[in-house]
Amino acid sequence: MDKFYSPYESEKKWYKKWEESGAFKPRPGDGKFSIVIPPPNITNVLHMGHALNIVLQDIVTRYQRMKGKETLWLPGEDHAGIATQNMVVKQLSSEGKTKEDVGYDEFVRITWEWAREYRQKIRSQIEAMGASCDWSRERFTLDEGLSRAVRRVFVSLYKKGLVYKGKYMVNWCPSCGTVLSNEEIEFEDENSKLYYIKYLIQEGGSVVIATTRPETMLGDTAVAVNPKDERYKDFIGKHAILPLVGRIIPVIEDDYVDMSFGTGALKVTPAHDPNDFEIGKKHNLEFIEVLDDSAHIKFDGRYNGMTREEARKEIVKDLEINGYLVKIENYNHSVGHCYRCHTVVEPKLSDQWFVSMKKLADPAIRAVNEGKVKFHPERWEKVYLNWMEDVHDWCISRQLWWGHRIPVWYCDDCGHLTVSETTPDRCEKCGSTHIHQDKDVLDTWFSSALWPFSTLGWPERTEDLEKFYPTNLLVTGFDIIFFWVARMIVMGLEFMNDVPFHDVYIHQLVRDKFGRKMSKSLGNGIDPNEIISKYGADSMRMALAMLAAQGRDINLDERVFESYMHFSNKIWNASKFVEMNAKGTKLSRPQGLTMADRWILSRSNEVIRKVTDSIDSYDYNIAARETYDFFWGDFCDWYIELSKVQLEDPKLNQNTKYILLYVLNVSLRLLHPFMPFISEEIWSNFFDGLLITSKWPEIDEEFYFGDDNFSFFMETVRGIRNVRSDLDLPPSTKIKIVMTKNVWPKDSPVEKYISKLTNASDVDVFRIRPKKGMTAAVNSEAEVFVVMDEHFDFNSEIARLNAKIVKATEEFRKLNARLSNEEFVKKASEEVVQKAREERAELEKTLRRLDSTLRKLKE
RNA sequence: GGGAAUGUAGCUCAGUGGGGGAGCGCUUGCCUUACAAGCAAGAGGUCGCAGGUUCAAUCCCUGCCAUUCCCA
Repeated sequence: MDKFYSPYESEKKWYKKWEESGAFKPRPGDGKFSIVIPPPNITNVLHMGHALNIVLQDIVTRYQRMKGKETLWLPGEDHAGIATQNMVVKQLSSEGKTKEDVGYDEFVRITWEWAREYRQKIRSQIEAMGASCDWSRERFTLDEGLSRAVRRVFVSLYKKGLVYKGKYMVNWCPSCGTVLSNEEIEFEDENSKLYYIKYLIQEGGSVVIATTRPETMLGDTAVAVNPKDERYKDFIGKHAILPLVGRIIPVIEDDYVDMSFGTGALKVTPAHDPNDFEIGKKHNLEFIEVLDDSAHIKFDGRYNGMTREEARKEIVKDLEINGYLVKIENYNHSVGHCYRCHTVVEPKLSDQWFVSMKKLADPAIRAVNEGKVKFHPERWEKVYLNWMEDVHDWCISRQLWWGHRIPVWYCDDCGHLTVSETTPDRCEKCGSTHIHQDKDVLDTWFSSALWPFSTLGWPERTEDLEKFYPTNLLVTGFDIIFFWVARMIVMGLEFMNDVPFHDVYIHQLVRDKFGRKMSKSLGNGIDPNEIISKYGADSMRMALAMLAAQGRDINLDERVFESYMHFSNKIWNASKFVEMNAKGTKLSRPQGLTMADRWILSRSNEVIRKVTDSIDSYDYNIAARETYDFFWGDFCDWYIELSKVQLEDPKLNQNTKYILLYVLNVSLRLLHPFMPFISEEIWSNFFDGLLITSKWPEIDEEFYFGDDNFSFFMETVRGIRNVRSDLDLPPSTKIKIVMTKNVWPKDSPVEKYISKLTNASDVDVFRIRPKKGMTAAVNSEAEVFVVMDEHFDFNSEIARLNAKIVKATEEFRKLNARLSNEEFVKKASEEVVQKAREERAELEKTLRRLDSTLRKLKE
């Protein structure tokens, strides 16, 4: 083995070998495990949030594979309609072109090129992270098969009446030039103004209305007041004269009007506000559109062609000049923005396609209530149910060029709609060949919703579909529970008659170290590519796994990656030690184990159990930490050091080699899901076959041993080191150790262990306390001293003893107080009481020893 | 307005109804033949505030304060 581990070479080599060996492909086993990747958008390269998502999936996938399951992790990418179109438009605009300049066909061609490029980039990133997904099954949401699935679903829902077309108030993004679903709107509080405007009443008098959007008054077709409102009672049924326009509009009454808001009188603009839309329908008002698709005023007169913002300014000015403006107040309210381009969304009356959700939601609610789909952490279940129980119809058409074209053909002759899976050449009703397809495409999430079964071959009944649907687990972020998770459950139940996955693990958002969202504009993002080339993929994976505690976001500080690079180095060097001392030894199971052997083997068992349980319960951080602590804290810090003693002893040499190899073997297998590259690299130096397809370690019942007082052994070593440190004895100075009794198993070279770990020249057992001894450790049975000659410091030893006595007395006092409390003895569990009694007895004996030591010292 | 999460060492974060932890940083001493990307010792915390439940609360409950997020 080389002096240092080089991640770069190792990672490239092993990823290739794994793939070539077919390890990523499902292989018949004991049960199956399947998982589909949340397909990354092809808009950009992957960020740290993706890395976390992929790493967690790979940990489970590798673990299940090693457990012997027939394992499939299916990778792929999402065409991301609006987002990708925006990127390509931006690219064109940098060349001074618009999408209209290049035309539909050319634009789509360019976008396919973009898709190819980014899919490749994304794939190589996923590979660099070590993801063990089956690339032979890679899918893209615009693939032919997936497009067929989209058409099948659309047609089927249409025939059931669950997809319909209608003119409703929708969310329009004037910048993207498309309609959006409710979920694609982000609301933000904004400091705005509330304008009070006087509307004269034809029959006499006036009414003052309050509005945040004076520019929409051009489209007003009524003034509404609450019927209970005494202030306006007399005006109901009369007519207002719309300022600046002169239109005569009725004053109507409606319960909807909030009497406490503004003046209690409301201007009604049915074509430009969702609430006014409802009022307009109810009262049969006129719908006058005064804004075009790019949010410019479309109204004869001087405002025509102005932007929303310009028009507002001008109209307010004109109102003021003409004496209609009563006052302006500061007002804070939330305003909807496009989640892709952040432009203020415009409510707009438009003819669009919708999915009727209520009926589809019922089984999706039941599935979660009945536990067929479980969320981890559980609280996300409530978020899901709240949304699903109050679900609104889903607007699925988008005015984009990039995406699945809506499979609807309009007949130019009879007006009939032909809705078909296959592209028709004539109208199904009148047979006319003068038909044209709907220009719009479907919401990207419409195709994503089918991902768990469309990727497995649906609508064909493929072998993969039979075998791997429903999938076992979905790993994703909370931000797409509505967009994606909920809709997959709906579609899975509707078309597969079964949930798409049984468990949903919701992981955290990766933020910067100050807890801010990582974003390009802040420049606080951490690029996975950079981290991997700097620290290695394994370090990144281990760091993310350690931070992946359930239920909270990750505030990521780049420095953490360094820690796990150090850990990689530690693993490498410990393995090198094993290689130098134990490689190639073929041995039978050991007989006659020492205290150190028994301890590390018991610990191995414990760690195997804990890591296994933790991964099973999605506690990746615990699993990672257990593995880390065991390898570094137990194996390296203690066992390897003790093995140096044992290797020198011909009688123990063979066993020690066996155990070094055994523990390394177990450790590598435990480490593999977290740090696949380095574990595989080291494995190849010691063992046959690929680690990726090796068995997950199992507990060896023969390797459970009783307690050998090992913790007191550790305490003793630390105590001796303390004495050294306290008295400034350099590590090179040999010291002498005396203990009043050897409380450790006689079959183990404990004296040698101690002298090795503390650099002592002699370790002896005498019944009596040495005259010049510094107390290192005391328990109920024995004392351990560092024997001093000229360095003996009487005062320091008194102080040391006193400190120990104070501490032990304090603990004794606490335990005693607790045990003297009848309530405690009566009500606390027997186990707790018993433990307290034992501890008190131990402490009592220990205290007696300390006292006697102190007395003798003072003699 | 409704809901959720978080508050623990200087920083980033684990954790538990019964003796408060890690990594990094800091101080001190060591190139002890696996590792200085290391080893050893150490300093550092009224576990947000106030109540309640309990024999026992950092942990469970309530309220408050602060931070963050989701929904309307």
